[in-house]
Amino acid sequence: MPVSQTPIERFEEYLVARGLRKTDQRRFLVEQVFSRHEHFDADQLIDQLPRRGDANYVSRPTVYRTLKEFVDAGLLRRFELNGRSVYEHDYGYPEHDHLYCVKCNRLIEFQSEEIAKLRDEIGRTHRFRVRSHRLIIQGVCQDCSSRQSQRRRQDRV
Amino acid sequence: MPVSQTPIERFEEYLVARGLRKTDQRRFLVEQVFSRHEHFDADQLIDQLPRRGDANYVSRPTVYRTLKEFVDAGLLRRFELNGRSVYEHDYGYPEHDHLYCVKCNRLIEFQSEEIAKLRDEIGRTHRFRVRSHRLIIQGVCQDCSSRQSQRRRQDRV
DNA sequence: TTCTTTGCAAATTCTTTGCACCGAA
DNA sequence: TTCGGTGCAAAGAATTTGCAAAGAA
Repeated sequence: MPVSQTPIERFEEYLVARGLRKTDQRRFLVEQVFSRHEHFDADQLIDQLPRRGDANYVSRPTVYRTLKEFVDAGLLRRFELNGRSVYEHDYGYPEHDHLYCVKCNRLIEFQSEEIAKLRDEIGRTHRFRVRSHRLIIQGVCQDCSSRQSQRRRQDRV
Repeated sequence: MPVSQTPIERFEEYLVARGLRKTDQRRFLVEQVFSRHEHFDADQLIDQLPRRGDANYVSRPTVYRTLKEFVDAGLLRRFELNGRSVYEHDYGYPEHDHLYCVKCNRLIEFQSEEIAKLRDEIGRTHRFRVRSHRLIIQGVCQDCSSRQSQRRRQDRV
């Protein structure tokens, strides 16, 4: 029982446990997905991959299929934003929620223990077996706020 | 300044304010949407409307266009669940959040003042101008839980 | 009259599927 | 050898758009 597995190791374990196969595409995609820590959607991931004809090319359907497996394996978490699926690291990454700026579309992470507490309490009063939650706070981030008020000042001149 | 407007009145005000027109389709759709208080998606709404050829028929594109206007006018709130847009009453309806049962797909509403407080506090510490939030707690509802444990008991026999 | 709105058909966007061939175990 | 996996092309689901005709102001 390893103390701390890399995402790659954890994924291989998942594959073995299910009798699935370790393929070049799966290996390559775990590497890519965990090479940087950012939210991404399928298209953004594909843009960062080699093109058709190049080495390590992975087809679009395989990307979708593999993303699903990553979620299954507990490596990624998926949520929806503006009608598309967005993925973020789950494995080995602390629980957190997001501020979403409606001006610049940026997702800002934050952590709050209170939320999990509150969530569990709510679950208890509703006799609901809580598995997880998803909180997105919409609004305007600091950068966009100051840019806005700056423009307002200019307009007044 | 009316003390309490119906959704219909409020929508007409919105239309006039924007120089838009009061059409039969818009009138009919407000009525339909506010005739019952439930979450719904575009397809569910369309299923409840008259078919092509019948009186009061509204085409699919018009339904989509009008739903967007309802959101704009503050009558409805939209969120995404399993890749599709879900709408719920906003106007005249208290702020609330949802428990989502992953077994039966049911959405259960609940209210909690704590959440708004916590949300605003988080906004303050991040210098983020909070506009709204969306919290969905995923898990298993009471009905599905008891059904499950019942089955487990039966299986053991 | 003027300019918005509607319905139709078609296009788009994102994602999934069928299938023949490839390849891991 | 045996299945599962992959890429391709095509299908699907949800939503949007172009456009000509209809309709509100």
